[in-house]
Amino acid sequence: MEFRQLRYFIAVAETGSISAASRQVNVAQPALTRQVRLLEEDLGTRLLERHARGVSLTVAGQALYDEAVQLLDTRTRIRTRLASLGQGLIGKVSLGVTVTHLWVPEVASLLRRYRDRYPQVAFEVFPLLSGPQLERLREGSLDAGILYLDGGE
Amino acid sequence: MEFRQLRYFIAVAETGSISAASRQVNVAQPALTRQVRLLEEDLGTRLLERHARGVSLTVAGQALYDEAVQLLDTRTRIRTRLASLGQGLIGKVSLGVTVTHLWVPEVASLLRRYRDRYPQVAFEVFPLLSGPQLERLREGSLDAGILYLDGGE
DNA sequence: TTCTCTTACGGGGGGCGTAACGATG
DNA sequence: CATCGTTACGCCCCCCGTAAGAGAA
Repeated sequence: MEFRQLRYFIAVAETGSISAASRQVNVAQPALTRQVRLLEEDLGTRLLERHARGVSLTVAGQALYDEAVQLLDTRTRIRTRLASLGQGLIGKVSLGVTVTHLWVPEVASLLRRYRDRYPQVAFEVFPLLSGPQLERLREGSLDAGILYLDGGE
Repeated sequence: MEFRQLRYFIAVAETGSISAASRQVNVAQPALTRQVRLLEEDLGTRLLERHARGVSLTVAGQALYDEAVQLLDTRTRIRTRLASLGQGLIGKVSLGVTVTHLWVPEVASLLRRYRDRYPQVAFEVFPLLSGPQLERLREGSLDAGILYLDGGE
């Protein structure tokens, strides 16, 4: 069972015809015949009833159609979500800030501007001393920190 | 995004290493490097951070991992469901029966035995005269019928 | 005869494996 | 130097398109 086969099968199910489906998905008609057959062999189940005029779905075919539509929808949903995540438009940032810096106006306005620009990014701000921040940055539980650094770090 | 790529990626995510994953899925290690790279290009997102010792997931990678597990689970669920459906172990049967035949003991016991044998098959029994049954059998809204037939049918 | 699905066959893209390379602790 | 990920390259499978075949209205 491959996404491509499901896409073809959905077209066949919705048009009630392998020929019509082949035009819809821009693939030669024998290719669809073959992929549907392979899908049936893979699932061990007849999915279509072939008539002289087009095809109709078996019970199993109807069930697969419903599932396949959901499956492809899920795939596009994942795509869009990952695209946003990858661009940093959504996500989560864990930020350490020393207590003293929390009250610095520049820091507060920086956070505010970031929130305005990327409203889908969740912020977790941890008030922490510089030492613990460094430790958590190293172990990855913080993404960034505003803190005092010794010269050597 | 293909099922195969998701399967590979899940193995990589769970082992934290492309090499280890390649042994787990019985595929040469460069093939996994390539498929993961193709998956990243396809989604337009970095999924892994490569270190000298293995790999770790980016935020997008973690998100994809969760979704991918569900997606593959869904696929196997569909497989098993369709397998049962294809064997007639579950499904629905629409049956027409003439009112007179409903009271024939043989008919009642036939239905009872069928129900016992295939408890997952839902029955819809329609009390119908022979004429309407024939009509609905032809249009497909009935799967079978118990009725009187003229000689020519 | 026409519309449909199926079968046959040859070409091409892509996935995989082997081998060589690069980087890091 | 051992281990891991990447790059290079050739083979082969499989998907596709074209062409021909079969069956039903």
